[in-house]
Amino acid sequence: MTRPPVTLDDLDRKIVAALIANARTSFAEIGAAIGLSAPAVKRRVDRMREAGVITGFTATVLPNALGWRTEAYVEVYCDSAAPPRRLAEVVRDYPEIIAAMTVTGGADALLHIRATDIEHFERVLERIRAEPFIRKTVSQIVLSHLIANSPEAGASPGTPADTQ
Amino acid sequence: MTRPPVTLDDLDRKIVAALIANARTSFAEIGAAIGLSAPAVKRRVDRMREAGVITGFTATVLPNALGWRTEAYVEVYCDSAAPPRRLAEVVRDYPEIIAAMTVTGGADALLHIRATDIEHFERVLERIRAEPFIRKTVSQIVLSHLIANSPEAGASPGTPADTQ
DNA sequence: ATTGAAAGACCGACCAA
DNA sequence: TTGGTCGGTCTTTCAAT
Repeated sequence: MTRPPVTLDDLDRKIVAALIANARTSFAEIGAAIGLSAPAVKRRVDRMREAGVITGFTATVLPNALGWRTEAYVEVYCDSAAPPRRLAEVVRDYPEIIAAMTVTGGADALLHIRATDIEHFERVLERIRAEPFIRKTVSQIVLSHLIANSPEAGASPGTPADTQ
Repeated sequence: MTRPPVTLDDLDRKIVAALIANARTSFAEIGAAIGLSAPAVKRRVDRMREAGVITGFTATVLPNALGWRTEAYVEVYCDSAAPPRRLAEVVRDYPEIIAAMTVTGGADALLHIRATDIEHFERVLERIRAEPFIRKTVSQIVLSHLIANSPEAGASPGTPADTQ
């Protein structure tokens, strides 16, 4: 999975910025903005996808609108014997966990979780706490977002119907 | 900014799922998959954008590849007099803050921050700590992600060149 | 929601610097 | 190697049904 070192020039960065702003912008339009032809833009995009710089194109949605009304960050404290590897396997089994990472500080890992409601969140949390090597969890439930169009405010695990 | 209540039917949810999976999927292809014509799909997408269910289409990139090599979550403790409103204004001035929310628990808010490196992060943190109503901060620096293709693993504040 | 037609986007092949 | 041009094909988009 390790890829060759990628060097992006200024044109590449402008193309990426344009696609982050609107992933459906046509290559011709991007090209017009930076002084390149549409096929030239496409070649650069293909190269960056190949290199793994661009990993995909997605729609951002309001999770609320899809029924994900509860969001939380959960600090996880593990038994000292448990390797991060083990945690990674567990975490993948929960569609409600939309991000998980190891962190500095007292906790071993931080989970970003979306659930349909508090009841759903409680069920997920209970399942997580029942995992053998997890010692304790500390939850911070999100009350409100302070940035409207943060990229990750639109992150959602799919549709509730798919995962419940 | 308050919008009319939106009701999504099953077709709408399938369209959204398809666009989350790949925002550049053609309407014709989505239509073929769910038994609708391309114009019918387009009108539903337009309606959902209008209603604010779909907020945009973006490219997901590896922040590392763009030079964002340091990521952290920072708990913020405020003076009890400071309203969340005030915090929202401040937070918008930092391009490095890619998400900010009020949370339950001891902290008043949680910030999700990306910086180019530790030095950059330290500068950002010092500026934040210098804000008048902030009493203390607790940082958790992200060591490694446990989920490969988490939607928000690709969230990045732009290009370092734009913001530094 | 579908059809049909015009405008536009995509994508490969080929050529020039 | 990187960009430009060209042509065939698919997609988008708007009207009318």
